[in-house]
Amino acid sequence: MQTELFKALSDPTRLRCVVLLAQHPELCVCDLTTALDLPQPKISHHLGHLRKAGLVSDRRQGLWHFYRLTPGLPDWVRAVIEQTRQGLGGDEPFAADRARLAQTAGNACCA
Amino acid sequence: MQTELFKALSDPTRLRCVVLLAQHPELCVCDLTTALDLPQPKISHHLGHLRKAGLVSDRRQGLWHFYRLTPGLPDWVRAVIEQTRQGLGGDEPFAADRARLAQTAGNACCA
DNA sequence: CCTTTACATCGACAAATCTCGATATATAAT
DNA sequence: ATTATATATCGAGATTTGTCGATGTAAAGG
Repeated sequence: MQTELFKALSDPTRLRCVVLLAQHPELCVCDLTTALDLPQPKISHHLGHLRKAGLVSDRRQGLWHFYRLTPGLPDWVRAVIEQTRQGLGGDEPFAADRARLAQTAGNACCA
Repeated sequence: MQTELFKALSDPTRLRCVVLLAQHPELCVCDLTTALDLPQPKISHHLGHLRKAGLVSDRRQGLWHFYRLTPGLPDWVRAVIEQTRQGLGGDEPFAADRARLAQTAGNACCA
């Protein structure tokens, strides 16, 4: 179904994850958990959804699972994500997410 | 909620309507009903959803209700819709929708 | 081996969503 | 008035979706 992308972006938690991942090469689950300030199982659940939709890919290194936007996504999908980031990135809760992420960047869990 | 746009686009019927409306100034409900080849109450229901989301506006003239993409949508929303149309317009069922619409254009109900 | 840390998954429940058939409304024509 | 056309809405039922708490897994360290 061609609505997979929009279903994936239609949940606030998933949209916030995607917007953050659009401006960072990769992030681990604990990064996202602290950035969005949400319970870890909730983040994991939605990352699983994004993974099944093919929007994100994960790389496991030691104790951490790093997620990134899947390389090789169709151009139009990348464009939609990028337009969304530009359109919404300045609003809440996206700005606060970015701020929280910056506070703990290279800090708490992930070197 | 900023996920309204994506919720609106996350149903196949609504996405097909929006893609058609992105390439026509306006269409009436019967145009969309024949183009998508779906029952009229279903089309109306989803147009109502799109209207409540602010994505489309309607104009009533006599017996017909013409729908169009709401003028003055934020640029990024327009961009997302346009990228989607370009990315998916060639695939099914969007191509067949366009073909059916062309067959009955200026024909059956709407002069 | 035991513990801790990071993450995933499961089960249950609530809520939202989609679909369908039937019916209501409103305009136009006879 | 009556009828026909175009569209909207309603009510019910089925499916999907999101959330939460608890538990499971897997790697790293003492």
